Amino acid sequence: MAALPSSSALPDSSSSRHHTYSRKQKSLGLLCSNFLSLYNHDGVHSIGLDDAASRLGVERRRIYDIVNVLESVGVLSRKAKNQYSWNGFGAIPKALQDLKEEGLRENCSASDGNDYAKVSDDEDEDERFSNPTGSQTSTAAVPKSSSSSLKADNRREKSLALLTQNFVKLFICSHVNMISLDEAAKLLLGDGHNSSIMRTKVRRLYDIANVLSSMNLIEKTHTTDTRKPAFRWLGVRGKVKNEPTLLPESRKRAFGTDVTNVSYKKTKAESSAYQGFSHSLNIQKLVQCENSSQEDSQNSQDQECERTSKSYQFGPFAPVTVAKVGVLDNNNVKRTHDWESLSSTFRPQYHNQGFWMQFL
DNA sequence: GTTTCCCGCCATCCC
DNA sequence: GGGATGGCGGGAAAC
Repeated sequence: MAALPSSSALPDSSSSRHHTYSRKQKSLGLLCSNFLSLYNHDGVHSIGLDDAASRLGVERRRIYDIVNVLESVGVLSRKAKNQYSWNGFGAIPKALQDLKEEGLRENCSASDGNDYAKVSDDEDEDERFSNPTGSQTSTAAVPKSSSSSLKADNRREKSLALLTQNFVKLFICSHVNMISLDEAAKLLLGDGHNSSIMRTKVRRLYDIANVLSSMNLIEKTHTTDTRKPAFRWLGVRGKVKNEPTLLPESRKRAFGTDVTNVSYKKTKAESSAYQGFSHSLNIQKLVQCENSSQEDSQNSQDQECERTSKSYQFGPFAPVTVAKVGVLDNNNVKRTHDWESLSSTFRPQYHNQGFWMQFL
């Protein structure tokens, strides 16, 4: 879809709608992968949303989703309307470190054990947006007081960016290594939320998980016992040493991309079982990576290296400028991510190995 | 039947 | 006022 504005921008809307339509090819994860491969070059400093949308052949709305998540982990930073600065993967460790510190700080203030998850996402009270209580004001330094600012706060509290950060904090601020989205939603929301709110939150978490998965900061997996789908944190420490509960997910897919997923069966029973653990304890239980704890980000590098470079393949939104697979000019290639070996990790799920191999 | 998550409406923000 | 931003949830593909 050579960056064609309209038509290409709606790859599916009409064209693919018929027979060949496949949601897998339009996943946020795949789109994110393409986005990254498109901009993760040396010469790239700023990114225009319109440009990205047209080059990737998607509507702007999708770009916002990706950009919000990427910004949350430091890869991008907003420069101006429609413009973002490309910080690269090298900015991730620092961003994670900041998040960790912030999360720990927040935790301290709150009784640690239990929901540190609610770190700043106290949106739980959500629904009552009009709620004047500043309690839920996110950590973000947002003014508050005026009704408009309250609205803004509320909006921000529910933003994909903040949710992403809180989701990440769930992992880096604790020993939790693996968690299901249901659990994550519960932790982030707190109890007592109706199913509707929960469902919405989980939907957003899926979006986030897809993007983070495509960056290999997390990976989809599931527990052996319940087989309930869950996400495992890879980002910082990469390989988890002991993962008793994990099933060797051979065909892990970077979520979103495609491969839509794993094939485990999910049964109600299972899910309920998994959900059994609630906040406090669960957290601890889920934990797999215990130890190694603190050090964190720094190590990321090594582990990341371990990750295999997998294949890559553009979906419907193959970046127009990016040459077909394997043809990227070497310089971009060059430092896929300063974020050390994230490069190797980065973007596995597609099928052409060649593409990623060249980065190694 | 359930899970996953794309899609685009539309509220809100911002210039 | 209008374009930019992004929350939200319907609904369909995937499982």
